[in-house]
Amino acid sequence: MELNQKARVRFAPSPTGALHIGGAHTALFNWLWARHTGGTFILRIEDTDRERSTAEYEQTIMDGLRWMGLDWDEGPDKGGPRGPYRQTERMDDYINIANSLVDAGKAYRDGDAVFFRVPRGEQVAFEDAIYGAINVASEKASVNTDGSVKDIVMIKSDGMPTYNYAVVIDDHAMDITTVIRGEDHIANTPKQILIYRALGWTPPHFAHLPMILGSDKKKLSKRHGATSVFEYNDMGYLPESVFNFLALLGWTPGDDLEIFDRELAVGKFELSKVTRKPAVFDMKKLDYVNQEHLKSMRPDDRLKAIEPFWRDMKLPVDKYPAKYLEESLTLMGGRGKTTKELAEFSDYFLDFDAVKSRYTAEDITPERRAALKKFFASALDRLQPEEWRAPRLEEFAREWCETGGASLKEIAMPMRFALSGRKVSPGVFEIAELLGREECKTRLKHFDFA
RNA sequence: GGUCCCAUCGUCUAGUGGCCCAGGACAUCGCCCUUUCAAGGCGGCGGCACGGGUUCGAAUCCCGUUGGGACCGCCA
Repeated sequence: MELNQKARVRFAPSPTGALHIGGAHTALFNWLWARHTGGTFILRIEDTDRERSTAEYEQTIMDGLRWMGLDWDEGPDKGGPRGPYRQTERMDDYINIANSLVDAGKAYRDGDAVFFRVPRGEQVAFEDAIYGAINVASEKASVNTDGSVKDIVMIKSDGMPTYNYAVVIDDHAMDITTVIRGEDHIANTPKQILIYRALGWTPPHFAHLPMILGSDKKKLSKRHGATSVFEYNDMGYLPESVFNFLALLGWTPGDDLEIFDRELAVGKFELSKVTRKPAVFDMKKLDYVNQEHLKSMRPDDRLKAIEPFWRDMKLPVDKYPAKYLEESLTLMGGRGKTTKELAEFSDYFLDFDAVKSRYTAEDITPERRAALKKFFASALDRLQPEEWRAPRLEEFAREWCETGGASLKEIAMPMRFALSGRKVSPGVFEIAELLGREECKTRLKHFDFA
């Protein structure tokens, strides 16, 4: 199979809902194949379901694709040489071609509908780029529940074309070289091939992708929680993580490589290396992939990703220089699996009120407090702003503990709580340095530690 | 019920007849590091669904069984 030339592929959602995970997966693989072959990625809107299709959903789907970083070359919004890219705008073709099939005796009218006469005794065979050879007898291509042959509806009573018919007209009109779609369409393929044959057209190549399952091994659906890609954004997953994770469902770039960017995926992608087994969507792995991307991001990009969450939390982002904010996030290291968590875990760098609201120092006994006051008063007295550096602070604390027979922990933990209000944080001395001597003094005094 | 498809650790996968008494990653467990928690390092647990063939040799090829999935709408 000559799958190595420039591909013309398409993602063809129906605008009846937001871009969900399954659709994003299909779009992603189409995009990868187009970019890998230096071909064309087309967006086509299948809006023949008048009842459920809306312009809003069409917009949402486009936004979802953009969020994922999947740009298309031809589509309803930007046009292209093989348009229109919205099915409701190709009505003449559907009607004319259906009429020609009726004239040729290959289809017939029944009321306002047009049916395609399913031929008997033919063999429908195609070579799926992923599943391999698939063979079906023509009379089995379209059947009723009882197994009897059922002619294929081409034009519905409302005058609109059906999916199985329109998709053939469109893919041919758009000169699609390879149809890449979910495995649930394998059973539709023979019907479509029968129509290609009746029209005397050569069918494109087909490549069916394994389904994405929920943890219960059932096709992913609303029951499994978040379905729209935007919900993942809201939960704190980076688009590059969702891209990376979804690419891993049914494919690997090889060499045990699991964390990668779009560019690498484009370079290594091969349709022939896609798996056939349905894949379970594992949030834990998504968490891991997200964390890795979060760790390897450039500080300024990381800040851009976190900022919206800080703003949602009503934190005074604008009070601080970008450099300070970037450093606070760098200090967070590998803490937090999502941007949302990272934003929450780092709130004390922007707002002392957050600290006060969750820590009261009630756990400190009078004796401990007296000891802490001695230490911090001494530290504040001896270390001036320019000396307020993590190594110096730590050295100072260690010496104090050594001479006083205390453990570093006895100072570090209360200090951690006073500065961050959390028992989990980066190193306290690093936090102290970034916060600065004055801010530390304010916080320590508030808890009567200095 | 019919048609089609699938089958390697709990999960994602590597593996296309010998390099595999099966490799990696996530999860999980333990140890180390350590001012906390992450991160990081090291190690443990854990799988070729089953039965027949073919072959000198099978996770890899064939057949059957079992299990799972998709589809069978004038939805797409």
